[in-house]
Amino acid sequence: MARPGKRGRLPGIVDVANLAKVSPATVSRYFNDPDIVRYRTRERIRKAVDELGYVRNRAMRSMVGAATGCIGLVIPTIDNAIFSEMLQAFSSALASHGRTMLIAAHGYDLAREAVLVHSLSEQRVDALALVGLEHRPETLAQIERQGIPAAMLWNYRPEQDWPCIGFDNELAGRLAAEHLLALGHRDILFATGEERSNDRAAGRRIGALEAARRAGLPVPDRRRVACPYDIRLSKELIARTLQDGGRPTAVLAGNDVIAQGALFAAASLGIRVPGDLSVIGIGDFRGSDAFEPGLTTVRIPARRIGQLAADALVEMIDWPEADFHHEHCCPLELIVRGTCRAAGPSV
Amino acid sequence: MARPGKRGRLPGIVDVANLAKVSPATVSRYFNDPDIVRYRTRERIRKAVDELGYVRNRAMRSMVGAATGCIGLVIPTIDNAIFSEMLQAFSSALASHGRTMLIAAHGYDLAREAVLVHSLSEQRVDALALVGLEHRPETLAQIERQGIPAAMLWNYRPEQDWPCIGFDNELAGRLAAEHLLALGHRDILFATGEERSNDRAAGRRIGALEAARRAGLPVPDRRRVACPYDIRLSKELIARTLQDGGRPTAVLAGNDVIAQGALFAAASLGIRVPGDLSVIGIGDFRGSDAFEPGLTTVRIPARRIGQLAADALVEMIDWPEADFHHEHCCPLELIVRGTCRAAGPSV
DNA sequence: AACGGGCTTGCAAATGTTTTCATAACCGCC
DNA sequence: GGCGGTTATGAAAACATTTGCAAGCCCGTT
Repeated sequence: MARPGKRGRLPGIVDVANLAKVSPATVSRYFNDPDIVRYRTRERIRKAVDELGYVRNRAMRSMVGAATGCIGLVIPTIDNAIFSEMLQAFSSALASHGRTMLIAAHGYDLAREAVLVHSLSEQRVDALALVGLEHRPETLAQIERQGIPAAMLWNYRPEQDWPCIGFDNELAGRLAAEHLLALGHRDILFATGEERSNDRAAGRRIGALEAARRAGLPVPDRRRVACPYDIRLSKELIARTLQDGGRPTAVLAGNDVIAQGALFAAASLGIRVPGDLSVIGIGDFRGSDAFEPGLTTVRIPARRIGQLAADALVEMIDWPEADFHHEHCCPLELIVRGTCRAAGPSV
Repeated sequence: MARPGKRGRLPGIVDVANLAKVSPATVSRYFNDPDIVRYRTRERIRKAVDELGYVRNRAMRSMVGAATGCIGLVIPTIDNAIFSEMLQAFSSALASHGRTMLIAAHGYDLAREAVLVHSLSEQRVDALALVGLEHRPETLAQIERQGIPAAMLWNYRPEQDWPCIGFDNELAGRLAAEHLLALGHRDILFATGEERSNDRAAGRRIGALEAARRAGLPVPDRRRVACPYDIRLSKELIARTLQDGGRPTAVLAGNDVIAQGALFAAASLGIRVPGDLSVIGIGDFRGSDAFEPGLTTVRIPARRIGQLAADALVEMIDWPEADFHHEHCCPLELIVRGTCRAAGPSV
């Protein structure tokens, strides 16, 4: 097994300069603003770079106050469909701006989030994106103190202290609930996400229950379940709930993963969807449209959020003086597919 | 909207040193090897760091040849269940070693992979992990020239020039095929992945077809489909195939995403699984066990690969002189759930 | 009391890049 | 050919950290 060469002395900018018979300053300019160096010189430098296999050291730039070209993203989890579309969009938008993405997952633990933010600070990321609006004070203090441009993603609330790009989670919950209510459902199981270190899940639950309240629908405790964001666990939890005491006519799931769990739970119990049970999700994750029948859900514009966030952060880096108002409340959309139908008249 | 403070002059190690009345050298030691500085001094430094909110600049360390604490991971895609478990395991193993993960996705495009590797080189990552064994020569040359410790993930083949941690994709294909053959299936649809810039998919197809050949089973062209790694697209493609010309008795899917597409395709056509059609996947992605019936599949030890890879790379960084033989061929396991049954006698 | 050795600490050099300022080259025009 | 004005380049300072070397200190030993 060939072992990659021990990291010896890598060629530096001055080696290139010597070989090309120019000063290091010119080589630096060649990389950062090629147009200001004469064509002939450029060619000489290009050849020298080629010959030495020089790759410039971006980390070093942070020394002189320049940017590292690295943007940090702190998310609850990677291991899930939830953020993957946003992640991908964020990453490719960043790449198109010539930046790379430093990513860290805290597993729905805000204490760990603080540690990760500190760690990313040490790497001198040019900007930082966090998920959600709820964070430890030390996390926020850290960011402010370091003066790192930052944005909060995924959740949106007006009058926030920070730039935020996301959507209204309460509205998402409300939209889902109103759809079921409009179809005449009066016995709904609210299977929302666990709310520890997760203000998004809380918002959706509040929105959904609020809609129920306004419709004059009481929601007893046994019609509320907090589900983990995991298909199998949600399936088991919901299956158990569906078997106990009178079956609800609909399930409002806090996100599509839970909704998919509900769908499989129903299938495992021989309950037909949407015949015997309606199911609505939130998210419209990749693949939700492929289910049979297709999952009715509230679409979260995940790709758009990722793209907007990347653009916003790059803007904040490139024009630190400008005072943009980076607040985007992305519109939600009810996607009606096949998992919901009107409640039977006699229910 | 409060704007994060413009990045002013951040406190440096010398500011801390001055405040703590020690030399910068001691502050450096305090961070890198706390044990060698006296308790009293340590306390003084701790207080100074606290007061100034100093966070050390890891990027700067690469200057003096020290490590940046950053490890790069280059994968085909994030936007998918395929790598997410590996990613998560890799990320948390790295975090437990005090490193962070720089991640970049190339969208199944080896030319772009080369660009990304160069870009990560510029960030002076301490090590690099790539997916697959097939890469552009310039990608490999770049890595070798820079002397970056690197490992190839996901695919395993013996006698590789590079450390590799993965599994035998041909074996995966063979295992899946042999399971179907053992159940008596003679008319199998091979729905494997697209093979552009993807040696894993190719390996699985070869393994599966090889098993068929050895069993004396001819596989006509119309029983081979190359599917994208996307549930909906796979579903449509397979649905179309199932409707054309005599229906096969089984589908061998190149990965679980395709298998899930096949399941939904069957459902949409009213074909019962496993009654009328058997389906087997490869991967055992998160959620595959929740399907109704549960997806029979070949389990890829994704978490284990991520964990092993992280450990291996950290080892290679910390003991550059040692000559480890980092080659792990992780075992595969056939997971029998509910989507396969013996072919009817008259088929 | 002098000595010796181990533990801490400071000094100063070295690291690779960007940037400011100054200088040198160049161009077209008179 | 000299000249103003632009354009291209070089010299050197600055940046934040690590590290080899040497000095200082403390404590026990002779």
